[in-house]
Amino acid sequence: MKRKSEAKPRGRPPKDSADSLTREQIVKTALELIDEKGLETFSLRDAARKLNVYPTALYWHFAGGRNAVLAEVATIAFHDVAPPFPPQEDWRGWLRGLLERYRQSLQRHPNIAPLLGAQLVSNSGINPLLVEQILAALKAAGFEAPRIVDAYNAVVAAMIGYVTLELAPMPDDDPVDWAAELEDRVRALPAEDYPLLVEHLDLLSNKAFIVRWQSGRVNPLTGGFELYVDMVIAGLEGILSRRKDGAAA
Amino acid sequence: MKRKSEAKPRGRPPKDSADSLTREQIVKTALELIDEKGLETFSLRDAARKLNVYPTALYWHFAGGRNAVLAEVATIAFHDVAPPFPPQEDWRGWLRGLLERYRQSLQRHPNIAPLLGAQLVSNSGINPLLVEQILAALKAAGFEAPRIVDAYNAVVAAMIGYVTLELAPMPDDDPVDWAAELEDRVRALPAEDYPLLVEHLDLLSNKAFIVRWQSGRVNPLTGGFELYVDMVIAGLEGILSRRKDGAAA
DNA sequence: AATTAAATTGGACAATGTTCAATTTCATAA
DNA sequence: TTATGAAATTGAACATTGTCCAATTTAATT
Repeated sequence: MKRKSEAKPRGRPPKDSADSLTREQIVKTALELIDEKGLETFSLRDAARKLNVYPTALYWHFAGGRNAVLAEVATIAFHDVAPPFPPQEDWRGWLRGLLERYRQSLQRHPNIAPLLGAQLVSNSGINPLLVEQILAALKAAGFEAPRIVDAYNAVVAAMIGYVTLELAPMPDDDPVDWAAELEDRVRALPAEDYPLLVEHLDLLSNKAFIVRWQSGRVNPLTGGFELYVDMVIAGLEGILSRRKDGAAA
Repeated sequence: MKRKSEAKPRGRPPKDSADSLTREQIVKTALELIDEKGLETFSLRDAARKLNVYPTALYWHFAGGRNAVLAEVATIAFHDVAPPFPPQEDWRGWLRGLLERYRQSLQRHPNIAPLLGAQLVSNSGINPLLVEQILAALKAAGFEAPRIVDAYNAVVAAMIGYVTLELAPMPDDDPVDWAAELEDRVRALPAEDYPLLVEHLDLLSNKAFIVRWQSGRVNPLTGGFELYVDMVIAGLEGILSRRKDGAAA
């Protein structure tokens, strides 16, 4: 077996050398590692090993260290979710498409789900074009300042919320025991105290939040998502029409 | 200065000793530490120090280690969010109350936000009574099997989604530089490419997802939340009425 | 040609989560 | 009363990790 590179020289590598590192390479292999082994077990040192580089080399490209790398990882996974909102397009269709595309993007890299809503990344991670397009769609729908900001927040939360929950990871340790224990606990619930839960247990098991022991990668909660999207759009419509009538509640 | 306890004996502590450890104590001090210093910097060893106990002692009470402790931490923070749904009560009012209570609970312990939607905990962490009550409310609203499961998923996602995003933590490292840089980047956006964003910049800055550099603890996005709740309820109403008409969409 | 910046290796450190053995006290049963 | 096992802890040790800092080498600039 031959060594990969016998005692690399110490300083800056020659320009033509294949070892020259770029931010893109780092982010790419980081995402690959996260896709393979999950976010919790991802480490900078692993990424460095895979890149055949010392861990500290990464700090030159990402002064912020681990978090900075993760921030950019989250960014590249969503580079194509925000298509332009063309004037005269139906805002309902566009919004539905946005939510669906966002879900599809995350389904491609489900392990980064914990980075999104819940982490620092939610800000720096997403490009401002998305903001602009959402505002355009909401304006077309009939929202005006200052209320359009509230509607915008509701839409963004809706876009990120469901899928973050749906694709949340199971515990990495011993998922088998954990799942079995949780399933047992659910199946042991007394019908007197939880009549509806027990009545619909077959429908709920592994197909409903809280009542599940498999991730959404394995068991997508698609029906709920579709109703969720309908709910968002119908809800915005309701708010708009109510506004026109001038009613308060 | 006197030592806290000079060389504690090795084995099981005498029963009356104040050093006897309980699961509740562990979870309580863990939550306190998280409230003070945040989730990322929380460590089992810190908790053990605060409890004046060896780190390994915690493993006896929580075989699952760190994750198991965090799971229970998330549980106790939400012990009172699910009041019974009394028959004949208006489902709208109850649902609104649920979402608001959930938000208030999380506002009391905002640092655990990352544990909720995005982590393993979302399952084991919440008690089954919540499930039952949500189902009851949705049944009262008019949902039936199997569609009620989809509605349930939409409601749970709505309940957790917004606040998880709203209270997401800023980076722990150097929040000042990070915030300044992000703010500069936003203020530098050209009006030609981002007309609406720039037009509403004052309204959006630090009051809208993505376009902010302060956490929701400092800057609550309350207006958006209220519209969000309205949207959810109006959306469910819309779905129900559409269903009655038999229209498909 | 000299100087400065870019980009890396290499060493080191403090923390952390966790495993395992040793030890002591409590509860129970013979 | 005494023996036996379970309960509950101390104590040592290990592999990893993130990150800082110095040394070194090549590329770019003056």
